[in-house]
Amino acid sequence: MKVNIFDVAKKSGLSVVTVSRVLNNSTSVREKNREKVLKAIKELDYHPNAAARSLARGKTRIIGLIVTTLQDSFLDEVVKEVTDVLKAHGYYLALSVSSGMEDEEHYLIQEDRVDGLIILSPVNEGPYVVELKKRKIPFVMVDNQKDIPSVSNVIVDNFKGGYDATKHLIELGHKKIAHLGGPAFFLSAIEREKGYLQALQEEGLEPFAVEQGEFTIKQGYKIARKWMEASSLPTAVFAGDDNLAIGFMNALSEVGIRVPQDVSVVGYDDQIFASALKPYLTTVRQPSAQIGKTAVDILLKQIDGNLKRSMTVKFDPELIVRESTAAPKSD
Amino acid sequence: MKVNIFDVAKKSGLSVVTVSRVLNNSTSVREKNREKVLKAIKELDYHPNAAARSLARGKTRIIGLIVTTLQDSFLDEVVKEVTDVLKAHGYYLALSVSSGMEDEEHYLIQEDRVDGLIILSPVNEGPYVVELKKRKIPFVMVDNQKDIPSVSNVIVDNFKGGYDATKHLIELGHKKIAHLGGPAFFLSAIEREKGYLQALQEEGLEPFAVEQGEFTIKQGYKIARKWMEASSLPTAVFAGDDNLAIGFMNALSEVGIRVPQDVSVVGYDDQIFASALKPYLTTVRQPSAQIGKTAVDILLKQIDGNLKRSMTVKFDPELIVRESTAAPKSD
DNA sequence: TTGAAAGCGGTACCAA
DNA sequence: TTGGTACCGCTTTCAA
Repeated sequence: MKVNIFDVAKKSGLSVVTVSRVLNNSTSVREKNREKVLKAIKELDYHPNAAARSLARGKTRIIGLIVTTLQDSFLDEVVKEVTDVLKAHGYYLALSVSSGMEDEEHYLIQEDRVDGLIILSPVNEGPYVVELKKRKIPFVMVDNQKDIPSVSNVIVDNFKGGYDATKHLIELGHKKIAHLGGPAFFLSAIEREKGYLQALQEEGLEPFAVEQGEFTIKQGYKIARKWMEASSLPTAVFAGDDNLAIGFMNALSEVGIRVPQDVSVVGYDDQIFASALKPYLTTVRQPSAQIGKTAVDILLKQIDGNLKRSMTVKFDPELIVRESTAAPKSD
Repeated sequence: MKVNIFDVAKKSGLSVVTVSRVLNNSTSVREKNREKVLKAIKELDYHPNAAARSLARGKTRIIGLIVTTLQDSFLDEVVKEVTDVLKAHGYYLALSVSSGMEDEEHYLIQEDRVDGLIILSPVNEGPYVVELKKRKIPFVMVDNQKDIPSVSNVIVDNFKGGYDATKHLIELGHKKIAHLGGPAFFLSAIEREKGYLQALQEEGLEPFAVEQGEFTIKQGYKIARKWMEASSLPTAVFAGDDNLAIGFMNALSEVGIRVPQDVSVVGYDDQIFASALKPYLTTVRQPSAQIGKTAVDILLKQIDGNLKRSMTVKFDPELIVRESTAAPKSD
């Protein structure tokens, strides 16, 4: 049958307490005895019961991760990093892919299943904050929308990303620079656009055009078609998302308009395809690994009580220049 | 402080046993009393402790899901479906993104953390099978490689997928049909290729060319370049993966070769971009939702002991004809 | 239909 | 350094 700690104690000739100590790497165990215990554990193929440990300790060692979608290189990388760092700290990951707190009783936060929660790119974070605060469950948000002072979060400077991308186009000599923006309910989308506008303004340039819509390939395609039909293409485009960018380029290539010779394009996020599909996309990369690691660090600090107040960490994105941008044609 | 079942019992004037019964929807509770308990629960904002329940029941209600990557529409959809079905059955999901059983002590199967395991597209399933059998942890594999008789699995008929895709091209009138295959260690890749060969053979056609490599955009691109440089392009290509397909098309479009007018292309998997990037890709779709649901069903049956022996379910893929295939030019 | 009491498998305090 | 023992919070007999 199931072998438990008592079996190990008996087999090793020591008490359950000592076995427990060995299990938890307590230093106060005579080396000789530790070996005995370890031997018994191995021989019995004993594995401690997680539920019992959780119950006795009052902690689950599980961290919940709530994410809206996994179809995204950025989020995916963050998830991967979180997994790794958590594992290194002896924590486990429970994942939930869900768009919002539909039930206002998100299953991860029921029943004290988790010691803490990481929420990735929430769209509507209000309900989470309220509920989690009430339940006193430590949590940290990543790439969140509203800046709620009492909430820990890890964010990326989207304004800077938009600014740098636009600046790059300006420095190449472009004057007619358009922007493909994301949904207005994403703070990140708004910030990127602000960065774009600021960069233009500093040079006394007017926005050539600004569109708002979903962060999808189809949307990028649609806008390109629209502009081409109106015969009013910019010489450069800053897309708030790589999907928009490739959709846009896709439409251009259909009619033989070349990137970057005829139109320059900058994307955002450095999705996998950005460096796989020709022309390789100039884009803005967010430091996903660092973000994931930082989120975990903050969360674990909170759990261990080593963080008195909430804290916010902001990362800088990085412009990656590849093939989709060049100086405008001199005609 | 933490409110527990005793607090609820006291508040409602009933015993913990009755409270427990209400919690578990036992029928043998007087309606009047049930209401009293429910009221107390609400007023105290009581939430049962998961660890305690697990310990008492000997079950965690957690199902582990091991997946190699999430950067894939197919896997992603399966994961999503699994999540949903599991939730409907009152189970929770613990996710692990990992390529193999590096440690031979995969953390999900330590400490009886899970009641069962779903393993998606394992590359090297041997170690898993051995360890899980030893631990007597119920599990089901999805899209697995080897056909291990005693293991439950849910698979897709890759042979048929390859056959149908090729047949489609043949019916359009193509004679020079090439294949872009995946890594030889993927049984699925092998099967797709076999289907391709079979379809050709039935018509007395010779394979125009067969390439093997990674399922990546870059690989598709590379092969297209190679063939173009050798001036030996087929009129149609069956790619064993959508990434290969778009990489291939990407290379063609760079030099102005049109799809499907000059070359027809069929992909595999129906990734998101397949229906977003022009020309929309003709591809083979795997019924991800059904697969996920079936995997969960089988697993839960095993857990409940309603499945004496292992079982295998095989699904048919579906050819989705879009814009990337057409009759060859009649020259 | 209800409840007293005995686990479930560990951890942690306290004494030795 | 070691071990006895009281929990941790819930479920499950078994009687009533």
